[in-house]
This record gives sequence, structure tokens and C-alpha cells, in this order.
Amino acid sequence: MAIVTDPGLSIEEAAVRTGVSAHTLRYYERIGLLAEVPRGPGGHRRYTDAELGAVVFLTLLRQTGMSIRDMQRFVDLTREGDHTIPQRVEVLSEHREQLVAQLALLNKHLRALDHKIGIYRGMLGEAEASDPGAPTKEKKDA
Amino acid sequence: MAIVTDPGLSIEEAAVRTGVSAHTLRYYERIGLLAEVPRGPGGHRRYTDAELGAVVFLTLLRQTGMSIRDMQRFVDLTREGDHTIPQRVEVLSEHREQLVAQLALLNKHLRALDHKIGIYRGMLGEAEASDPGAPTKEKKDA
DNA sequence: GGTTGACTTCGAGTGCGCTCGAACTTCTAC
DNA sequence: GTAGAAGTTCGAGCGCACTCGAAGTCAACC
Repeated sequence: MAIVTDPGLSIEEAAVRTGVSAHTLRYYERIGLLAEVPRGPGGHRRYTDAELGAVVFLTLLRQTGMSIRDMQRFVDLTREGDHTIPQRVEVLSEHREQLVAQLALLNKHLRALDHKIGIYRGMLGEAEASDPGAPTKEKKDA
Repeated sequence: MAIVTDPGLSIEEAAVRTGVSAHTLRYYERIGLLAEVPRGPGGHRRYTDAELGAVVFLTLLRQTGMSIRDMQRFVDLTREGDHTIPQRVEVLSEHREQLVAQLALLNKHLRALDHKIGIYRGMLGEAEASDPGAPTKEKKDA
């Protein structure tokens, strides 16, 4: 590997890159979700690939419904060292199962939603037939 | 259709049936998500199929990420009469698109999560080879 | 008809996950 | 060197979606 003096990104650059606001990046660090981010000479944070990767993974956990509290527990495990890997696998596997269940539920809801929309569309079609004043073409936007 | 004097369900029975707490059922009614639920002679709510169906649909909307505020707007449309059906189709279709996007994101996250778990499992396998004390069989439960 | 438990209203409280603001410091560009 | 943008800490505030509690009323069963 090449030796590079990775200068890292400023907090705002990191925010843009990860899609997480600067406020939230500081908040995550404050509550221990993110280990201490390296600082430049003046005390400003510098986000390297390591931090950015961590943020991306945290974002995955959040977006898949893990609570901040549970994320903290998971991060604590990682800090305890390699001997907690079995527990981490356990936690992630359990979370994976919840995610699969969530996907199943959402897919079911999607089908129900399609059904409902279909019913409404059917009502529109009938209304059209019995109502000469009704619009024939699809509504474009709100 | 047979004439039945549908006595309906008590609020607690409705709660069990729909998976929504009695507190929340009253809350939904209070904020106008649920039209006035019919009452028995003593003023207690009686939930009929109409109300239960409405609750189920509201639950679908909530679980697929619609805000209470947006649900209120949708419900207001239904109260305005059949001429709002095009708008309702529009709202539901837009919500459907968000749901599809959400599903795509969650599926992506599921794959990433599987990848991460795989990496951890790989680390476990290696540790096992160099650590005679490590368990050989899969961990079953927490 | 009495007791026990479920129901009523209404306002207040809770937990979560940010999000903001003030007061100050540092960096960047000219 | 200086102006203005971007960074810092810290506590407080916010919006959401419930959730609870008090004080009273009603229903169901013995």
C-alpha cells in the first residue's frame, strides 16, 4: 500500500458525503456511537475513510430500524475487542431477522396498497362512464 | 345480505384484534384519523367491521412510514366525498413510490448486512483454527 | 344490588432522535 | 492582517407519536 498522508474531510464535507448532517455527526460522536474523530492542528475534526465507513454502517443500522441504544451496545462490543465477535454476529443476525420480517411486512403492505389503488381507479373509471363531466385523462401532479 | 344487529367489539377487543392499543385507538379518534366510533347505550365505543377496517388501513399507512399529519390529510380527502378520489389515488400512488424506494433501500441494506455478518463469521472461522478453546458448533440462541 | 373491572374524558408526560443557538475559535482567501 | 465562512462546545429545545394518570361512569357477574 502507498503511504499517503490522508488529510481527511472537514465535518461538512463528511456530512455531504455520508448524507448525515454535521450536527448529527457531532451528536453521534458525543453519545459514543462514533469513536473520537481525529483532529487537525486547530481542533477541527478530520474524517478519514475509517470514520466515513463507520458512519455509513451506523446509517445502515439506523435506516433498518435499529435504535440508537442498541447501536450503542453494538459499538461497545466492538470496542471490547475481538473476543466479542460471536456476540456481534449474534446481534447482527438477530437484526437481520427483524429486517427480513420488516421486508415481508412491507411487501404485504405494498400489495394491499396496490389493491386499494386499483379499487379507487376502478371507481374512477365507472364515474367517468356515468359522469360526462368527469375528466378522461390521468391527473398528472398534485 | 343477512340482517344482523352487529353489536361490535369493545375497545379492548378491537385493540387485540387490530394490534393497536386502546389508548392509541382513542388517540386516533381524537385527532380525527378515525371518524366517530359508534357508542353503546352507556357511551362505550363499539367497533364494527367498518371501524376495524379503517384501523387496519391506517395501520398499513403508519407502518409504511406515512406521518400522522399526512394520514390526516388523506382522511380529510375521504370525508370530502367521491370527487376527491383522483387526489386520493395521487396521494396513495406517491406513497406507493416511496414504499418501493424504501423496499429497495432495505434490500440493499440486507445484502450489506449479510456481507458484514459473513466477514465476521470468516474471522470466527480463522480464530477457531488458531484457538483450540473456541466452540466449534453454531451458537443457538442469546 | 353490590363489587370488580372495563370504560369514559382530558390534559399532561414520555422517549426518541435529532436540531438548534449562543458564544467563542480557527481557517481561508484576499 | 483582516473579513467572513466554517468550525468548536454545551445545554436546551423540538416534533413526533404515542402513553399515562386521575377522576369519574358503566357493564357484567354473583
